[in-house]
Amino acid sequence: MQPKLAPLTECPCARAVETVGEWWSILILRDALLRGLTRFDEFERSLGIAPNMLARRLKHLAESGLFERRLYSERPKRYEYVLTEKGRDFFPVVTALIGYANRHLAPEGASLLLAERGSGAPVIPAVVDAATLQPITVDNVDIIAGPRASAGMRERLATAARAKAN
Amino acid sequence: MQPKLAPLTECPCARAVETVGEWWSILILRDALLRGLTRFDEFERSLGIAPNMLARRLKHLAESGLFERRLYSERPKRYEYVLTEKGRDFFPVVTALIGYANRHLAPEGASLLLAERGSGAPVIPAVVDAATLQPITVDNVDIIAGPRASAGMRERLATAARAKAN
DNA sequence: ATTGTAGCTTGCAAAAAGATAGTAACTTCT
DNA sequence: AGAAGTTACTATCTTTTTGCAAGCTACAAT
Repeated sequence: MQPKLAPLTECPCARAVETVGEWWSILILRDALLRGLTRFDEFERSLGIAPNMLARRLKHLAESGLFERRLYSERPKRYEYVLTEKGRDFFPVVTALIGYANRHLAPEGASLLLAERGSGAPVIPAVVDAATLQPITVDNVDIIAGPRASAGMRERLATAARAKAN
Repeated sequence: MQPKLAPLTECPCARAVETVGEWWSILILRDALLRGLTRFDEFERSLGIAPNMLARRLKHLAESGLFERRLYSERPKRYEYVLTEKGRDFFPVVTALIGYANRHLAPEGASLLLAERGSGAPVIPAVVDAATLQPITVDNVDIIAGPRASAGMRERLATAARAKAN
């Protein structure tokens, strides 16, 4: 996973992929977010992941600021991994992914659903514009350069707009 | 990337990760969705990816039904990769990811934004419940077993609910 | 006839992932 | 007191995946 091209790392999508874009990271976050896991051995058992892999991923996620490595026992020294605000804010992405998978990747029916806390009413995730609450689809939304876009990025976005228009 | 544990592949999240959960797949989809790319060499140049990698990923994504490999020239035989409905529906996930990255991974400011087609009004992606249009957060949504959940899955979800409650 | 274009495939080295075993520092059970 | 966990890892080794460079096929254009 090398961010070779400069414009690649400039794209927010590529940045996200750098931080959480691998198999285990997303699955670890899923367990932390959805099941409230915090301990090394909880993740280990839940995922069936090799301990060296888990150690590496947790370290990376902690360094990226999604988990806080917190001492919960002085003697013996024991650490747990608690989601930060940045980590908890990843929840919507996970639910969007679950929504997608339930729609397209579960032909035999869903085995996991979302429900409103309290009422238990079913929740179907939808990605909308925060202002208008209109669903976001490939046909009604364009990408544009942000304030910090480089010249190269602006150039590529210009050609992108032309391509999408037809 | 092996789906070792059975309960792992039962989780929609794990399934999604199996299909699109790697570096290049998401970046390829990003370019197809956001910039409208379809040709092998367009992806190659845009991503700086090695051709064997690109061939493998495109093949996998085509087999997974996100792209259709379409002949666009008989002599010489030339193929392009066109997003299917299943592929285009991945767009919301990508925008959710972009939203997350712009919030947390771009301290110096965003270089890529979303805009409404036509009006050009800025679009901020939010993941909400399709019915109530309330934002989905880790604090107001639980996971519950779906109709097709296995016994093991139900068991794990039961302990999950308890863990999250505190 | 040579160059160029598009879409790959092959071979090989390097990097990453994964299984297994082991360690450190305790606590608890007998 | 000794043996057997528990928790959170690290170390070592094997397997798998990745990525680069090069080549290749089938054609079009010059």
